[in-house]
Amino acid sequence: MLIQVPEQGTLADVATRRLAHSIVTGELAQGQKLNEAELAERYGMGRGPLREALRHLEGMRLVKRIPNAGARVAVLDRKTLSDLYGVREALEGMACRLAATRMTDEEIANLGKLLDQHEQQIKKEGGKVYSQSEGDLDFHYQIARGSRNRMLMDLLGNEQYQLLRMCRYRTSRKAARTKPALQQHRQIVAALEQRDGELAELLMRRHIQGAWKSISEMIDKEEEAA
Amino acid sequence: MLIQVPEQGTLADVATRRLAHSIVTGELAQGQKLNEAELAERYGMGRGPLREALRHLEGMRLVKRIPNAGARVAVLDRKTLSDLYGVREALEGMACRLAATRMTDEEIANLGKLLDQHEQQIKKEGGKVYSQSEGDLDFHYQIARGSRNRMLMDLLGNEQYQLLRMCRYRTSRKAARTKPALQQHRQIVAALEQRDGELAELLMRRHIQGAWKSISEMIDKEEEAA
DNA sequence: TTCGCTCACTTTGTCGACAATCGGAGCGAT
DNA sequence: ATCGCTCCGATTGTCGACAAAGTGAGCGAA
Repeated sequence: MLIQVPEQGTLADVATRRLAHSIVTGELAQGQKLNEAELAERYGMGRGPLREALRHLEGMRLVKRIPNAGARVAVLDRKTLSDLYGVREALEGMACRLAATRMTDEEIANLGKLLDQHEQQIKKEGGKVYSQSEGDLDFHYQIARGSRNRMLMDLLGNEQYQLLRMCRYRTSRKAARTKPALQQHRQIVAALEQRDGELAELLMRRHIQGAWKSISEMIDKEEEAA
Repeated sequence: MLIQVPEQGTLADVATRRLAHSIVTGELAQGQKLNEAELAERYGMGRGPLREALRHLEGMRLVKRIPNAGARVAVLDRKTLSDLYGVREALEGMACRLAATRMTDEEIANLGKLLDQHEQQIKKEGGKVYSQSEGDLDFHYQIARGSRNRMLMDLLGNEQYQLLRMCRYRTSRKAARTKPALQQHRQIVAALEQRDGELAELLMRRHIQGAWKSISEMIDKEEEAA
């Protein structure tokens, strides 16, 4: 169930996707320097498209650029992640509130089915947290879509989404917070079904706070070990 | 009191700033096609840096790119602006809540002084709404900084800020909503002084809702006229 | 030995030219 | 007359080479 990169569009777009994937999966380590010539060679393209891709990734906050000194992979330190989860709480809370009044009955029903699939996966393979993360993000993305606010969708879907996946890859090895998360997702869907926007927002905010708490503790342990 | 563009950094950065300025001020009309060769000529640079600038501006949502069909200036239609103000309400509300507990006394005092200056300007030159807008945005930006959340600052400062200025240039000709806005700003500062985050958030959200209502009505009138 | 300077190499920034693609004008057929 | 096809101009996408800036090693002097 690997994500099929369509390999379509301009070379700059291809490079953007491939680089984003490499960064998110940790293939390129945090803070690592990105050599333009080397990457262009590896992807079989000139430096022009690659530079455009780096600009794009800079906008996504996946890389940090310093004039005349090249680009480096972004580092997700504790503060950055804390900020990210704070903003996410506000934005996803808002998305949830809007989705409660704007999603169609069918969309909400599909959300429930998504969670069913999700539950099946958990039962079948308790350890495979990876696909859970993807499914989880799908859930959140569907709600963002339900908000009918394009800016919100872009923000949550294209930008924060990648940072979040990057974070997940770093932390998801240990944290199997799947069961309480699934439970919370169910509650959120229930609130959506009742068209209770305030409750849905509240639940989503708690859900994200819980996720942050879990990740925060994990970072503490990692720092202790180091 | 024009913003001094430092003309520093790479040519791509220069192009980004100049293009952003031209778009925000309406020098480049909404939806207008951006010809790479022509712009490169005008700015005295090659197409490479210019293309990088366009990528950057695409990330800022100031231009929309279509593969093999070039870039066009973004169009701020009613729905887009509505979405923007919705997101702004959530983000600036959050910034205000955080700022209430995180800003120093000195920063809050400076905010008050900023409003004093602002008031002076209104009394002196009732019509000069332009500088008001800049001052207003400064006010909001200072609060974003006070949140101590870098992601929030970037979001509000670098991205939405530009879209907002673009909107202001289109609408600020008529709408002199300076007096109630100033009053609301004062209330917000008062809440910050009392370190009342909840109240500060509430007031900021109302303030932005009010701004949207005002702008929304203006759009209605424009559409009626057309 | 250590500090500072110089010089060469690496890497980024920029440009001009070539290839690929798109949009539109003009022509012909139904 | 209208629709569709073809070809041409214009514009975007891409590449390779050159210029400029930064980086680090090596040498020399205190």
